[in-house]
Amino acid sequence: MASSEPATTGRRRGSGGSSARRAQLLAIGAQMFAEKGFTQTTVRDIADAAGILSGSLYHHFSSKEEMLTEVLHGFMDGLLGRFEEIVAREETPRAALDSLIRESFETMHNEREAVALYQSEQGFLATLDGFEFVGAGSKRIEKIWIGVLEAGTTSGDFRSDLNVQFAYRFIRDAVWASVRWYRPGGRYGHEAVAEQYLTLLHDGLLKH
Amino acid sequence: MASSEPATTGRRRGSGGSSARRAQLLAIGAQMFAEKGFTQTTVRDIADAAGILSGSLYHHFSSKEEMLTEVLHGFMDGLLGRFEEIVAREETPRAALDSLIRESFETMHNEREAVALYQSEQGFLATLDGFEFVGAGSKRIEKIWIGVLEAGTTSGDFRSDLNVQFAYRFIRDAVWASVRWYRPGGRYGHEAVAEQYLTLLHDGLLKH
Amino acid sequence: MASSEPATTGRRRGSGGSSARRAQLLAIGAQMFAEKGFTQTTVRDIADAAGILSGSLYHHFSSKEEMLTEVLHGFMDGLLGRFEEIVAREETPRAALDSLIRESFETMHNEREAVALYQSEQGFLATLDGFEFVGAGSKRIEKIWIGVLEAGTTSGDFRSDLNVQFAYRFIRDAVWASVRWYRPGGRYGHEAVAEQYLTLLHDGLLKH
Amino acid sequence: MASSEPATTGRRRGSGGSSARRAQLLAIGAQMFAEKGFTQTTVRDIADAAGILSGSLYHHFSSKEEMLTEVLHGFMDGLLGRFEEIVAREETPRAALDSLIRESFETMHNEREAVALYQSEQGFLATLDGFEFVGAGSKRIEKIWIGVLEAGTTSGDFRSDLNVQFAYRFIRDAVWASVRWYRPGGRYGHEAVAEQYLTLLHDGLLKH
DNA sequence: CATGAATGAGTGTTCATTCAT
DNA sequence: TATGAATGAACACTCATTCAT
Repeated sequence: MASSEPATTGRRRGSGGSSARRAQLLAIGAQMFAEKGFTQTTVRDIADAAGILSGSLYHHFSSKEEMLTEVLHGFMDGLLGRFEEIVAREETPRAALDSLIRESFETMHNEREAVALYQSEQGFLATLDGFEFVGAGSKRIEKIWIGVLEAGTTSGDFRSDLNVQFAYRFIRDAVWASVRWYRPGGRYGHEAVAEQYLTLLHDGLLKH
Repeated sequence: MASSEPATTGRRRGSGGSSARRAQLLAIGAQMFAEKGFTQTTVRDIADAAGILSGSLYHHFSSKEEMLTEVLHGFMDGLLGRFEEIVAREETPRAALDSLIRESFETMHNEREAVALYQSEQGFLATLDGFEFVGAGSKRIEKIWIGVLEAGTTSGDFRSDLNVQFAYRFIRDAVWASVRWYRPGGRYGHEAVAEQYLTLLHDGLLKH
Repeated sequence: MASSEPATTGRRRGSGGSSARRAQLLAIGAQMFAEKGFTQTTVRDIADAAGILSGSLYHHFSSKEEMLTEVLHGFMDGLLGRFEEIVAREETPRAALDSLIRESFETMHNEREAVALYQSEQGFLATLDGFEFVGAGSKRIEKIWIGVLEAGTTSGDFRSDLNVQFAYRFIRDAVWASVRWYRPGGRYGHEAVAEQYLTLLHDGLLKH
Repeated sequence: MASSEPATTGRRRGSGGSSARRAQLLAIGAQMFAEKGFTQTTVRDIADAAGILSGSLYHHFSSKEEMLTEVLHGFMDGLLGRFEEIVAREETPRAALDSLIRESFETMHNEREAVALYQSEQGFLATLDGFEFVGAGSKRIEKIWIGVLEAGTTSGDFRSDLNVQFAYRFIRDAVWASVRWYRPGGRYGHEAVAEQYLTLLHDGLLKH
C-alpha cells in the first residue's frame, strides 16, 4: 500500500516534504506566528510547544522562514482558488460579491491563524526575499474583486458613481480586519457576522 | 495630565525630560517604529539615523519602551481630546459621526506614524507591562463612537435595526486600516478620502 | 598487523568491520575529507554523496573519526611498507633517495586523497586522541629518509657538509607539498614531475 | 591634538576602524587562527583569550571573517610590497632570488601567524566570498618570482634548461612549508635557515 | 551630551550522534 | 541495512542596556 501511494515522504532536510509530524509542527508554528508575530516567535517557542528541542525542528524544516512560506503558500493558494471558483460560478456581480464576502468570513473561521498572520505580517513580508508570492497573490485577489465591482457598476447592481478602487479597499479592510476580534465559537458565528457586514455594505448606516 | 505638563524636570536618565534633542530623537523613533515595527527597530537603527551611538540614546530615554510610551501617549491623548470635543460640539449623531470620521482621516494625515504604529502594534502592546493606557484609551474611544451610534439609532439618523457593536467595528476597521495605503501628498487628499468613505458608509454599495 | 588482516569480524557498530559498502563509503569520505578538510566535511555531506541518511553511516562506522583513522591507517601502513622495501632493496644511498622520491610522487598519484588529507590535517591530528599512530608513522618515515641521507654523506654520494636535518625537511616539504597542485591526468605525469624534482634536488638551480 | 591627527578612530561597528584594542584583539585572533585553523577557532576562544565575552568582539569587528580579512590583507600587502621592492633594487636575478628567499624567512620570523594562516587556509579561502584578494596576491607574487627565474635562465645565472614553473613551485613549497617547523628563538635563527636553504637550492644535494 | 567598551541573555542554525522501527 | 525522529552541545551573531571617561 505504502509503496503504491504517491510519494509524499520528505527527503533531504525539510524542503517540501510532508509527513504527519511536519504538518503537526507547522500547525503549532502557524498558531504562534499568528499570536505573537513571526519575528517575536522563536524557534525555541515552537519547539517547546511541540515538546522537542529547537534544533530538532531543522530535521523537518530548513529554516524558520520555510515554515512561514509553507503556511502562507497553502493559505493563499487555497483562497485564490476558491475566489476564482466563485466568480466563475456566480451569475451576477452582486451575487459574486456577496459570495466573496461570505467566503472571506468562512476562511477566517477555518484558517484563523493564516489569515491573522497574513494580515499582520503583510508589510514585513514585502521586505523579505522569497515572499514575493504573497504580494503577487494579493494583486491577483485584488483583480478579482475589482473585476466584480466594475461589472456591478456597469450592470446596475452597484451605484454607478462608485469609485471601485476606494470601494475595494474599504470592503477588504473592513472584512479582513475582523480577524482581530472574531472568535470561532463566540456568540456570533461567521455566517452571522457575514450577514451583518453584507447589510452594512449593501445599504449603509443611514435610514432611507 | 502628566503628559500635558510642560515637563522641564528630570533630565538625567531620561524619565520625562523634554528637550529639543529629545523631541528630535522621538520623531526619528516614531517614524522607524511605524515603518518597521517596534520589535524590528533596534536602538542602533534609531541612533544611526540620529547620528549618535546607540548607548547615547540612554541619555534621553531610559529605555526603548519609553520612547514607544511617549509616542503613543501623546497620540492617544490628543486623539481622545479631539474626539471628545467633537461629540460635545456636534448637534446631531450623524453630524458627530461624520466629524469623527473626518477627524480620523485628518489624524492619519497629521500623525501618520503614530497611527500606523498604533494599528500594527496594538496586539503586541496588550501583552506589554506599562501599556495599559493604550487599551484604556481604546475603550474610551469605543465608548464615544458607540454612544454616537446608539444616539443615531434612537434619533432616527441611522437605521433602527443597526447592531451598533458590529457597526462600530466595521467603521473603525475600514477607516483606520486605510493608514496602510494612504499617502500624504498622493492623488487624493485626506479630505477626499474621507468623503468617499462617508458616502459608502452612509448609503452602501447598492443602487436604490 | 591488525590492519592488514582480512577482517570479516565485527560488523555491528562498525568497529573494524569491512564490507564492500563500507569500503565504498570510506572512499567517499576520503575524497571529501581531502577536498574540504576533515572538520569542514559533515557526516551528512558524506551520507548525501552516498545516497543515504547521515544516521545510517553509523551502521558502518562508529564515528566520523573512525573513518579518518581508517583512511590514514591504510595510507601510512602502505607507504611505510613501500619505503622500507625501497631502502632494503636499493644498493646506494643515492639510488635509495631517488626511489623514495619517485615512490612519493607515485603515491600522490595513486592515493591523492590520503596524501592531501595527511598533508593538510597533520597539525590538527596531533591534537586528537587516537591519532598518535600518525605522528609515530611520520617519525619512522623520517628515520628512513634521514638514514639514507646520512649514508649518502658518508658514502660520498651527497655533499659532505650536508645538514641532513635541514635537507630532509627541505626535500619532504618540496615533494609532498606538490599534492596541492599535482593533477592526475594533467600535462605532466607523476613520473615527469619526479624527474624534474630530482634534477633540482641533485644539482640545484645554478649553472656550473 | 586628537583633532589634528588623521582620524583613525573606527566608527560604525568595526568596519575598517583601527584602535589599540582592535589591534590587540586582532593579534589574539591571528594567533589562534594560525594555531587551530580559522574554522576550528571559535569567537569564544578569541574572546576568552581577550578576557571579554564573545558578543563584545562584535563591537570591534563585524564578523569573524572580518578578522581574517584584516590579518591576511595586512600580511599580503606588506609581503607584496617588500617583494616588489627587492626586484626593483637587486641587480642580478641571482641576487634577487636570494633576497626573495631571505625575505621569506624573515617574514616567517616576523609574521609567523599570518604566514602559517596563509599556508594552511589557502585552499579554504579560495572558496570564500570576499577573499579573492588572497588568490590575486598569490598570482602577483608568482609573477614576481617567475620573472626573476626567467631572467636568470636568460642571463646565465641559472641553468638554461630550467623549467621555471616547476622550479617556482619547488622553491615556494620548500621555503614556505618551513613555517610548520620553524620556531623563532630556536637553535637556528631564520638567517641560518635561509642560508641552509640557499645552499641546497643553489647547488643541490650531490657532490660534484 | 556623547563615546567606546563591555555585558548577558537570547537568536536562528549546525552537527555528530543515538535509537526505535 | 536503512529510515526518521530526536538529542544536546556548540556556533556566529544580535541587541537592549550600562557605565567610566
